[in-house]
Amino acid sequence: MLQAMETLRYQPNLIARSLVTNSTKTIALISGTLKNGFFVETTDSIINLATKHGYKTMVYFEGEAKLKDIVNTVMGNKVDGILMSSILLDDPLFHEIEQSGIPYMFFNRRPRNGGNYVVLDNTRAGEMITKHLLDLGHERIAYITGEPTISTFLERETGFKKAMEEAGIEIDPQLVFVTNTTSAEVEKITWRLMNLDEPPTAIICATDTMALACMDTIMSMGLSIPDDVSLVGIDDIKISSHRAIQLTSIGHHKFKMGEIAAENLIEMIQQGERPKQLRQIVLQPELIVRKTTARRK
Amino acid sequence: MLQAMETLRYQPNLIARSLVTNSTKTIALISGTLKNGFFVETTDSIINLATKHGYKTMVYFEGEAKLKDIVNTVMGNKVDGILMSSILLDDPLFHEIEQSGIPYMFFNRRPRNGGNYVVLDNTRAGEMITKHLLDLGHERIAYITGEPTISTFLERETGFKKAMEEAGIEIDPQLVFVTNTTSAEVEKITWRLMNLDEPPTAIICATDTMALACMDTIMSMGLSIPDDVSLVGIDDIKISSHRAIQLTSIGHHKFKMGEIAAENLIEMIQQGERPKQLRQIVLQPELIVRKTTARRK
DNA sequence: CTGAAAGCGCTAACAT
DNA sequence: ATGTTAGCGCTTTCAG
Repeated sequence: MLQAMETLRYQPNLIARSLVTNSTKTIALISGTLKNGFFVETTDSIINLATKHGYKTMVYFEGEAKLKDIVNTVMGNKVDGILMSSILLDDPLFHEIEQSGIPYMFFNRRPRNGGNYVVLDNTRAGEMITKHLLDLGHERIAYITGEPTISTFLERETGFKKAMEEAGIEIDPQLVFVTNTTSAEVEKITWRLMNLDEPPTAIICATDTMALACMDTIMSMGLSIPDDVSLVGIDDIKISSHRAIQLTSIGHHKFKMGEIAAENLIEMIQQGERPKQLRQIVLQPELIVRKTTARRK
Repeated sequence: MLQAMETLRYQPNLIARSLVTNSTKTIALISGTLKNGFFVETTDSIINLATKHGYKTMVYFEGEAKLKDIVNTVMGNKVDGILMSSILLDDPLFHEIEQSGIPYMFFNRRPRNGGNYVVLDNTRAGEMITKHLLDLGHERIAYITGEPTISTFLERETGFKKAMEEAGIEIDPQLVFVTNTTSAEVEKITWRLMNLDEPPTAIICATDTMALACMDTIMSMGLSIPDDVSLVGIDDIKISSHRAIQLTSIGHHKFKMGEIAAENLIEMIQQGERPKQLRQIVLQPELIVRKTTARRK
């Protein structure tokens, strides 16, 4: 009988099994775009970890479809858990997800109140990276960020403002820009910034990926980093440590955020109970000084 | 009634629907690792295109589980189609996939005979990139590649050998290395290469990602590119064009391989018939000369 | 301990 | 047009 199954190459229909067991062995990953290297790293570690534990991963990237539709599909598909970076500070989706009873973990971004999540201590990251520049004598510091409806951006900027205020330095509103985080927009802003009568002596980009676009533009203009302007990012993605890039950045190091998110989710799934308490994990940032920052001339 | 459904937030159970319709609106993506920037770009475009067409994407990366197990799960899950880069030249999985009757497309890599695929003309790419170096006067050219059981690597190397032979230059076997494509191994090889009594004047890496690791190592050794050694890759991934990298490379440009693969697969799914003919698409490579190659001193 | 039957939540075919 | 029913391929329960 068992041999018969092998010779006939019997494959159980997992759809039918799911219908009765009410478990799909599938987790949904709703992630920011792979154009951002940070999400490349989380996606990679999440899928690998899920696979290792016998879970399939359904992947969605924000942008192509409406998030609400994605979440609905995900729920209709009876996934065992949800891993999601794409949540706003005040997002009606948060309550839908909570009420669904499906185990979930947010990562990188979080809702304003409550929820399970793993994030970087973004306020502290913003503060520390700014202090580094301040310590180097910079005062005219530009700040390029994304929408403040997203916790990551709001908190990093809060840290920036805090450090500036503590140093007693007024922020020039001409030097702070909210963008959609695309390279195209960062390039435009950088160009404008460096063409100012009085350009900044240092630039903070809210993510390493944005800093990379910024660097590209600065170099295209024939300017040099850090001689003409210092540049920093946040996240410390892989490519930032490349010898040809050497971007000063700040990130979490001992553990991978994607793995933490996936491990916690799988734990929640396997315990199977309604959560006794929220899982709110905040990773401490570590400054990595490389070659894109120098003392102000 | 319709309103009732809305107020009660009725979500149809897509699992149950799939069981009866025998269609899951899901495609499986079995991809090479995201550590390779090439697969970042294909994964991104594939998922986005699938989502746009109303398909969900189940993603697996090779390495974490045995490929055979992944393919079995995928089939048990009754996906509507399979997109796969992870196929060897002579791979028993190829026949299993063919016999399953599930529409599929291979991309980047292909089986030796038959199958639906979209690939770069890798032989030509290997040939062209080698000719570029030859034209610059290089003769002592190193070649770092991956396993030749994979079409991409076999064909690129074939192109390299062809160009060398046509130029009447003997390949020094001391200068060609097969690696597992990881940065760690490429670094080790590069170090050995540049410490040779007579180091190469140029290095070809079979992928841009490997070239990036190679560049990193060369720079760490205090050597300069292209003054001490010229360096090229193949794929022309995004980061290669960055002002701080400027890697000379070769790739396809007018279209994205991931999109072509996904579009063709979705077409096959929607036509619903047994394929009248194979889809074998080969993209023509285009050489992009940047700053990592120079005339031999 | 083995085998038959019920039922998961839908769709499609059929009858009203 | 509307409502009823069979059945998709499994797991689980219940009888034998």
